Amino acid sequence: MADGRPGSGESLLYLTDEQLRQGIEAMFFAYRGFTADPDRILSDMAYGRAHHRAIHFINRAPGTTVNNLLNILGVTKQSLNRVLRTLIEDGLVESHVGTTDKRERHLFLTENGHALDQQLSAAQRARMRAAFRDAGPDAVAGFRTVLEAMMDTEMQRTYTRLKESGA
Amino acid sequence: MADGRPGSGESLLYLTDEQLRQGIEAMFFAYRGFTADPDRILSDMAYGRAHHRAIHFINRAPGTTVNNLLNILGVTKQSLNRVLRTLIEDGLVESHVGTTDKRERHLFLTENGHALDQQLSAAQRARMRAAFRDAGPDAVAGFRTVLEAMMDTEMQRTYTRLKESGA
DNA sequence: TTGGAATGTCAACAAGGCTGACATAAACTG
DNA sequence: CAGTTTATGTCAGCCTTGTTGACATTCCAA
Repeated sequence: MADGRPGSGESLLYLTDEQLRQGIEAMFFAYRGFTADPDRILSDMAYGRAHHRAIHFINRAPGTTVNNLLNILGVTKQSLNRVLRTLIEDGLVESHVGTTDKRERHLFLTENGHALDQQLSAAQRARMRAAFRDAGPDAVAGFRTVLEAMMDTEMQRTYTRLKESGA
Repeated sequence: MADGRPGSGESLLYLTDEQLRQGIEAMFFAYRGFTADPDRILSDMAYGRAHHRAIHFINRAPGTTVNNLLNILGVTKQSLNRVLRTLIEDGLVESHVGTTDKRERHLFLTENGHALDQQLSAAQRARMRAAFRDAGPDAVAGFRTVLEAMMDTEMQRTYTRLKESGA
């Protein structure tokens, strides 16, 4: 920490390239941990991380359209469609043609879908809870501040919208 | 925030499922931003994220063995080998037979390899620097504390070892 | 009413994970 | 020294999940 770089004000001390590289590596290793538990659960079924993401955000915003989900997930509609198709075939997700605009499909989790979401979410929340508890409230606030600042501005808006809708 | 759960001490307030879900979504969106800039650079070449990771850690621990890199990256040797082969063919990475143990291959970046690492790292560090600056030093400390607590214990050790070797 | 925009589906391909099997060389062990 | 273990590389084949291109349906506005 007190790395003896004279003349650099305290507000710059933590921005050395070495500190930034450590931040980069922390993101890499932490994301591995972050996805490890759901990945383990999913590998027992015929599903992958893409299915998890779809289920998560359909649960989060029930009735969302395919297009909206596309923007949230940041993949092509063809890629999402494949995942949705299997989830619908397997009875985890329901797709309802829009009432006002019949081009749109509104997505909902079925009972089974909710069950899987709960299973995956519980694993991920358990790890997050443990990390939050270890780190303490001040660290958690900082964690969220930095992550938010790291998002693309467009995603910041999406994130905030979801946050406010869920709160 | 003040979600009116009476009786829950302040130390538990931030651990509601909703708060945890927000943490999960923050990780998801932030990781997208985190990888976006290098991904853009790499897509112009014939390389992907896997090449970036290999280059990063070879630069970080020059002379590392294939096996060590395998442990850091958490992939199979077949998967890593495909990436390493192209990097060596393209003259970005050099592989030297070990002196004491001739079974081992020690990996180094060539001049071109360093150049690409610099390009990728600069983009990623720029985003990290901006996020750190926006968030402030206290938030940065919290960010790192939480990320470290989120890693698997094995990866915590790897992370710490790299951190200490680079500092 | 017709042409463009929005929405969603199908087909085919590529990157990068994975497993399994096997080869080679070097190191270690009894 | 013989046999085993370790480190690495390679081939073949599979899966998930990204991509682009082509196309059908629906809506809306000129």
